[in-house]
Amino acid sequence: MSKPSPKLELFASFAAVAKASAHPNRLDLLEHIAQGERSVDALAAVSGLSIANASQHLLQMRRGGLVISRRDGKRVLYRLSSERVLDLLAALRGIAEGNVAEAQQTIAAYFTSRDSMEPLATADLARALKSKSIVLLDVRPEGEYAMGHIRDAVNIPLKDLERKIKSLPRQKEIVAYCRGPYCVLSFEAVAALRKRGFSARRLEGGLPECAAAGLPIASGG
Amino acid sequence: MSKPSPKLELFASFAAVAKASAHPNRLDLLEHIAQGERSVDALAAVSGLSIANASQHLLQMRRGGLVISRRDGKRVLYRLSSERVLDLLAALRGIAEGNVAEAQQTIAAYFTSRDSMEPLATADLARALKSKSIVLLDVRPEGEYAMGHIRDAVNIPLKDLERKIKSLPRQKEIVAYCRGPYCVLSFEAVAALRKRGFSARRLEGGLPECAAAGLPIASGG
DNA sequence: CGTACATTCAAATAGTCCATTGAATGTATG
DNA sequence: CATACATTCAATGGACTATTTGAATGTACG
Repeated sequence: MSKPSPKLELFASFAAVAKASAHPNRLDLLEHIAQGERSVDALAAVSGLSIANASQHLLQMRRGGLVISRRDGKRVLYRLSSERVLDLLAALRGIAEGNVAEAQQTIAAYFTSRDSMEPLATADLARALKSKSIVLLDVRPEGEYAMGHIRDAVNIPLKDLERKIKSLPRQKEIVAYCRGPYCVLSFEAVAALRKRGFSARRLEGGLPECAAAGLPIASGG
Repeated sequence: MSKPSPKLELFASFAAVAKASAHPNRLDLLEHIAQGERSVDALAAVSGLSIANASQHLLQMRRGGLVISRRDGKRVLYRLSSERVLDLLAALRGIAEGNVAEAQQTIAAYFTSRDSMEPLATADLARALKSKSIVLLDVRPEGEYAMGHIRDAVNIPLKDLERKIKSLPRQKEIVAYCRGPYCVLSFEAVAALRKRGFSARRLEGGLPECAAAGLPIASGG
């Protein structure tokens, strides 16, 4: 084995990063990690993987530089290595949306049909909040909301939406967000709200994108 | 096999994009394709792969939505599917540079030591060219220059640099570029120029990054 | 200080990917 | 219309990847 050129050596490292993100389960784990630091068992639980399997995937992502782990007492917590990981995910999304037929079909079948209206751009959220022209609705489960949410967001988990829908104002537009651009929760929430006559829209990104955009994050109930 | 959730279905598509870029040879091919439309045999030649192997890699990248092919007479030409592919590559680079130890070692050993000076940012190139304070030097082989280069760039392929070095002005700063951020050509060129007493720097990005930034591209000798 | 717990390691299996070979396809050229 | 050429397809062997299982590690708690 002759030594490869420096460029190919470097490309091998870049390829390792790509490989670390080249598995559906790992992308799913990443979406959850992007919400904030999470333990292995929490990640295994939300993604439906066995603990050993989740651990293996997490280790691969660590080797690929996507996540960083630290020990906190009995458990090991994983977080994104940097915000650049969100750029990587956005790039993967953009390419798939634009150029992969399968992705376009899935989006057309499950997502766009429910969301005829343009989502609110993450960049425009700060202004909208300031003018109080909207109500920002976090439709993730309580536990995730408690671990971190956009300041001023109201939490009504999707499963409680029917029950608590009356607490929402009819005169303001409701902007729903959840984990990320393809988390189904906000799509479902908007559909339910519109059926009840509310003016509702999705936020373009989820919590991680908002945090990266500099919006204030709060935690606790 | 039960049907996966729409989200996982979509993540599978995103993972396919990542997988398409998860091989050193494919990244190498991409760097060349990013310069402009190229045929399979040209790509095989520059990357040192057999034609069949290059073809397979190209097909995989096509399935992953990274590149698009079209037939032109006897040959098939590949090009990037969109500029978003450059964003993907930049994200992979950024993550590897920041978080993958192997990449950092390679960069420290082969690249940064030769390039103590900050490279010129792609965004600042237009201004520098307008003020005529620099000479822009394209150090790629003639053929690649002919197929597309930044307007106003002078071509001296690296292998001819020693011979033609006298044609360069000593009073202006020389900014060298080549195929991309980790193409070795410009690093070597800058090293050679400095050794001869020239004031020389690299351009941060290569031709594809400049094209994406809106700089005018010319072609022909 | 032993027990419980969270995570990782090690080993094993089934599945997938890489590079090469030679044949097949589609396009131009004489 | 036969031939040459560029590319792709099909099939192969060898290397790597994913998941599961059960054991090993390291930390906390009684």
